[in-house]
Amino acid sequence: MEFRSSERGIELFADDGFDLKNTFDCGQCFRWDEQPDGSYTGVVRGKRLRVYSVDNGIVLENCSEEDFDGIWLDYFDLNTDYNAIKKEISELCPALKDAAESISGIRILRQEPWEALCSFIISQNNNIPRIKGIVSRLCEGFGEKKDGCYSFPSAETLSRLSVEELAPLRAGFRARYILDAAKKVADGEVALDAMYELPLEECRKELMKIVGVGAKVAECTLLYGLHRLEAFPVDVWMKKALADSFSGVTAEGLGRYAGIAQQYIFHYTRNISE
DNA sequence: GCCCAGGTATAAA
DNA sequence: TTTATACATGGG
Repeated sequence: MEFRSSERGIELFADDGFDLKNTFDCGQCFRWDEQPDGSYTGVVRGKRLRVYSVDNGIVLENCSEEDFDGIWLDYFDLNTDYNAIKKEISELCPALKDAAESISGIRILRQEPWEALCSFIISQNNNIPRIKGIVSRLCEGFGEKKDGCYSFPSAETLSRLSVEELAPLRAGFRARYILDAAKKVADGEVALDAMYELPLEECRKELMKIVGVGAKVAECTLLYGLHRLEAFPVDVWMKKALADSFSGVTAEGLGRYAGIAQQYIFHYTRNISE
């Protein structure tokens, strides 16, 4: 990935692809919004950014080199070669090659572990517009305001609240799950930062100590919050897809990039069935 | 109004 | 161990 500073901000020339829509609207994150002009704005670690496509790349508007080095280079995972990953997955079988083509330019963002965990707890039995609404109210209600935007509230902050205090979120039955997660993360019973290195099976066991965290939320947390690209979130949809169009494909067979293959498969099967 | 949302806890078979 | 239901809320 090449990039350079300009009067517009930081410009990216992604030879391995960076499609804003496929990346921000694929269901991996909930704090990026498409604007009427096609650009996207989002908040990461308390910093707001607007990004938009140009003919030969992506512009991170008014982005300083300091913020780029400190946040965005890492967050957008710009040092990972997604072409190489796509190629590796495509070589596993022809169906996966087709699937990989169906959502070009998707990148797996390096979200913060706690934000991802909390967001995917909220996501259960829920739809994306409503998830985004709840996350937004969570940040505005309990995050810290800085430079006109709200950070995602820490586990420590949320751990001191009650379900009554979370009522304005309208998160429904998930409110007590959020609090249980906040308490267990804040007091160290569930150590998220250790999970960058821990074997996946141990991570799952730890995460599922939290009430409201099952196999799916645990796997999403590992893939999207800890960038464990081998994590493979399997749900009913995915089981059906694997049975129908990808017979013979298993999580084990997908190897170290199973999570990315899963994204390809999910979107491919959605597109052909709708 | 009705169906459903990239689930999970809980109570039965 | 596997299978059914309730769960809060609101988008389409």
